[in-house]
Amino acid sequence: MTANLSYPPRDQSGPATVSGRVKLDELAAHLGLSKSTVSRALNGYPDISSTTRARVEKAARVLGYRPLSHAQAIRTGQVRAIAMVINSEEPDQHNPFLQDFLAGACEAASCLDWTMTISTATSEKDTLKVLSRLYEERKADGFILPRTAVKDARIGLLRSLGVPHILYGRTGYGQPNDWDETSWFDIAGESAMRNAVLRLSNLGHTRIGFVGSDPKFNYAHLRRDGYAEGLHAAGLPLDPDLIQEGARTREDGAAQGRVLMAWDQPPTAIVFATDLAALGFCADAQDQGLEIGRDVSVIGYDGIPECRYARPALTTFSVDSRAAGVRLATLLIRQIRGEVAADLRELAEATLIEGGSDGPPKLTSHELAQKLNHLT
Amino acid sequence: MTANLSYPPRDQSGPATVSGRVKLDELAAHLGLSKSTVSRALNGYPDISSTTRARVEKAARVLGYRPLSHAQAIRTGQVRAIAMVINSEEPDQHNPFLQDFLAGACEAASCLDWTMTISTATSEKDTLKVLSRLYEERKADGFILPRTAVKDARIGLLRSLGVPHILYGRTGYGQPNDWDETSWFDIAGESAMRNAVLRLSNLGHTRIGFVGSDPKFNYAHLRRDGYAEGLHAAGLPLDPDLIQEGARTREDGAAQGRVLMAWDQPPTAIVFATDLAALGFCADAQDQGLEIGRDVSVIGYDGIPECRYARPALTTFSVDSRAAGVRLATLLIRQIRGEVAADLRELAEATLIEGGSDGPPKLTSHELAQKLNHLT
DNA sequence: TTTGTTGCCGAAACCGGTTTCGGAGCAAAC
DNA sequence: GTTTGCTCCGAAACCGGTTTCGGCAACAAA
Repeated sequence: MTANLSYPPRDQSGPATVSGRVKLDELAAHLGLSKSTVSRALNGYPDISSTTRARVEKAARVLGYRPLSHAQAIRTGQVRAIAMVINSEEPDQHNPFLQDFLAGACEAASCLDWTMTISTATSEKDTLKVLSRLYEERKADGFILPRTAVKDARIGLLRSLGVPHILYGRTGYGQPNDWDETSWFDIAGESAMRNAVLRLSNLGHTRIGFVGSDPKFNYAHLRRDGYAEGLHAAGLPLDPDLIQEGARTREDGAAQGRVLMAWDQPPTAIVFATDLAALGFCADAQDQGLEIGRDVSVIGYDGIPECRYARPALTTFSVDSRAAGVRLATLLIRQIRGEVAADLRELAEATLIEGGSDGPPKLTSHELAQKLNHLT
Repeated sequence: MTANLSYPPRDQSGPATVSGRVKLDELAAHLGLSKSTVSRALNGYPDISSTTRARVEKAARVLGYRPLSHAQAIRTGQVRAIAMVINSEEPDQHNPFLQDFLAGACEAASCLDWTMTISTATSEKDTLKVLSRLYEERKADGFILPRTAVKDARIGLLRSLGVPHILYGRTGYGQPNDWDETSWFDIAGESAMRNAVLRLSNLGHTRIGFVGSDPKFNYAHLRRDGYAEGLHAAGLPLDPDLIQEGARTREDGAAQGRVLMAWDQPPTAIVFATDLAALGFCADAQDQGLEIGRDVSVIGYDGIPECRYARPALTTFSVDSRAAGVRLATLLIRQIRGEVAADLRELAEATLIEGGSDGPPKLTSHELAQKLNHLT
């Protein structure tokens, strides 16, 4: 590389100092105080008289003084930034949550004068590299880890590095409590699934199927368990034939729904762990000639916008991504500021949004099977 | 198994110093050189012998040395970060592009060892405040401005501050060239609209309508002009009755499409400036009993994923958001590094994705009007 | 041999903050 | 009157890099 041998391009815009910026020195000079006093006054040190402190704070406000975060960071070691790395390789990655989530997280961070950095990675391994790099260069003081897996390498990495982090979702399903020290925020998908089953049961359904998500994700297990709990609470038997797992895309949802519908006694209602899979099934079932909400009822989970625009609209349990962003950012910052990670945990509930995709069964399971035979 | 699941103990080492990090001092000591020499070697200064440079670079790699970006920033004034502020208040803000766009921008930034920071704002005014704050605290060295308006306050602000920025979209439609110094990247929506009209004309349509977007955005004008150009190229007259503007949501699209269809001589095809509006119209028209792609043809623009899942799939001009992210990040970084802003401009094309929403007209405009009368 | 050059590197200043440490000033206690 | 203790502030070190400047060799030209 010949480029290495030449000087890096210089900043042509004169001095490196930002034009209108007020520096700590200047603020101090303006006040007739030393910069150390001013700094301590602004940072809440107790050895500053309250009158001086008030004077400093006012002057800072008037002159519009803002410390450079990286200048502070060099001494404090903190850049007042949190980060999230998303894996853009995931098949179901085009989540419309992202914008809402970011809005929430950024807002919460802004309120505390923090910022949010985001990065993408192209694989699981790459995610680890990006996390390391961000932390080594200290672009962030802590991380939000979205889409937690049952066994999640990110957690191990960050923990061994001693880097603050918070999970969006829980982890370690079915494993001895080795996660006691981690903080997390999650939506109780299990209780939503449970309620979905109860709702369908109340409508008169007795054969209720379930199409779950990729078991590598922790939530997949929780939602499946919630489905099972719901059956139990409704006094219905659990038929393993009515359970499918691993659907992440619309196509998956359609395919796995078909499997369930192909049994001799097909379900008259199906609960899906994700909206995407549910929508895929609905479209496919309609193509086959089934009437969603009458021949077969469907309930989803996530609350993606498409649910509203499907016909019939999909009944789903909606996750407030914006609120999730707010909570996660807030909890993470509290952790970075010194609170104990294990104490920073929250579980929120999803909200039922009624569409037209579920209703009382028009046909018995047997009749439905006959209709399906007829259609093929 | 369980042993694998347990995590290494927390890093107990003192506060400020990162545990395993290698500092410039240490790297220099390890090499028996002064830290200034090592620094210059790594930064491509010419007064370092190539053998020394090679030795330093190798040692840095082996020891895993990474400079703290904020420590560099304090002297250089650059944090090697770019940022984007999105306005989460916008009604059509649910763009699924965001993830793709970020993936592209982050990837491009990562390659150059930069990072991408993102923030959200709640209004136009708030956007300006967030931009100022980010720059004052030097969380970023430059900005990507998405969704450019005809008159865009962000540009004025950043320009007056002397902050590097690049537009995603053009600006200043119909105004004297006041933007000659700005750099931008855009997709030629106008040529897509033009091609859409030509395509419909070739299919046999002679009355082709247009539903545009909010005129406050620059692209709205360009796309409308592209539509007009297409008519001209096809030798068709421009009928002002067939033009609507300001549709941003699905609901808007449905409403404004209805306006066009209510004329005595309704269009047999409509070009929409956005997919969202087009999808809204399609759903509404289908509810009325029209057959999309036969009674009325529809072409959209954006290439959002829903197009594929609509029935019929929407014919649309798809924007490669990922590529846009790559280019914008790359150009912005080049600008920050000293290249002239006005030289950093690129215009890309959208790609036609054929769906079933357009086809030869089954009915004449007159017949279509009669059918519509019949339906109501 | 002397006098530039040139190539290469080290010492030290510097960036803009934070934090430590010590000392001035004053009041209360002895 | 001295000592003690407390409040409040300034001087200076410090964080981890970058950049300036000067100097020492080695070599070429005079």
